[in-house]
Amino acid sequence: MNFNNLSGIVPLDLASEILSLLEKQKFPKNHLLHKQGTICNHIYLVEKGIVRTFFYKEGKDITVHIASEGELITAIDSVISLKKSRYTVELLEDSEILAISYIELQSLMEKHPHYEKYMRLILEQLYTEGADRIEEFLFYSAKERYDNLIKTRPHLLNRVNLGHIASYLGITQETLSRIRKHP
Amino acid sequence: MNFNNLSGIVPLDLASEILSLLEKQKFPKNHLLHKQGTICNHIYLVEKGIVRTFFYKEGKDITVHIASEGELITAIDSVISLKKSRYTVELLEDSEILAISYIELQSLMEKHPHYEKYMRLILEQLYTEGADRIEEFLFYSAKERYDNLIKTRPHLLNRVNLGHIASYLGITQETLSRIRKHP
DNA sequence: TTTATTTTTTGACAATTGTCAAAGAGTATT
DNA sequence: AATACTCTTTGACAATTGTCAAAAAATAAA
Repeated sequence: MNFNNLSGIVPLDLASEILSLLEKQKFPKNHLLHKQGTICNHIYLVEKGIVRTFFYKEGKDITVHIASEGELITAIDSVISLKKSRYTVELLEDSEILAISYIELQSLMEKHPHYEKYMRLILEQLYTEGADRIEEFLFYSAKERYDNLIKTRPHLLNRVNLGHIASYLGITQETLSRIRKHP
Repeated sequence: MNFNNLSGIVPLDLASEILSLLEKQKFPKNHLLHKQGTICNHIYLVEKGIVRTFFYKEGKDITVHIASEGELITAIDSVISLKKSRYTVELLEDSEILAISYIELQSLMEKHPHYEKYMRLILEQLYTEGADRIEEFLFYSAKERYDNLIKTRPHLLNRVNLGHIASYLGITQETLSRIRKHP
């Protein structure tokens, strides 16, 4: 979901109240916001730049999620369960990031229950997006998934290595290269 | 997520307050709780039986989700967006179903904001489950996905046609048959 | 039980995708 | 510009998965 549309969900006065709690941080390309094997309790909002989540499997890394301007990213396997994460969160460009401790966010919701609703609306959106991605794997071939990505998130192509895009689509870099050759 | 564990999330007094709003309905096998092309604003909690969501693609039907006792199911592409759904929701056994209008649930949360928190917790769980399923497609082969299903939801095997399980795993029935032959 | 219907398996073959090694192209560094 | 380094493409081949048709097995209906 895109938080440039946050105003479409959270009333601006509330949104700014949350945002004022956060401090914007800048990090260089390749910086790791979170490392695998540790517990992650932060959610990151990308203000500028691109961030990916990845996972090592048999030496190779597989990109699980990619977030650009206005989007959220975190080690989802840890932030809710508070278990050690298998994911690493890495910057693909010099980026400006807003970090939110989910624990603090939960306290905030405890104090001001009217925030709960907006968190619910955000989770509804995220859940819907997840369902769409599952659908992609069920219904579409590698080529169709790539074509869909071009349509829905064309800006990623110029900014993210094809190897990362390939694993994000569930295919190898070589296969993606061949898909791109035969349009 | 399993609503037999609902008590682990929603305090029992609140949960029963919600549940008392609902009336349990029984339907025979093959009954459709929801038909594609219409708007779905209900969420179904399976008390007894098995329910699947499926989608037609080029004549074949692809199972998107399967819910058994204690689990939730709905046409997720419609219930939040209120767009016409591409999914049909079908009973695979004679079942007992609790139906909740999501619109009514939203009014309930409007009136009693303390419900918001529990809805958020439910959505957190559902979102995490969705993320796990995406991971399955990124990291695991068809055989590994099948082995995982046997481990995590063994009861589905005796109760759901292998054709439905195959499409749920993103493969054809023939491939699943061969996978099962070579353990 | 017998017949009909549905579900599952199997075979032969095709299409897709993966693997490994190497070449080519693009960027950054000296 | 020359070198090193990273990213992308290509080729040859293997493995996985899909397609279509038919048989076998299981289940439901008469």
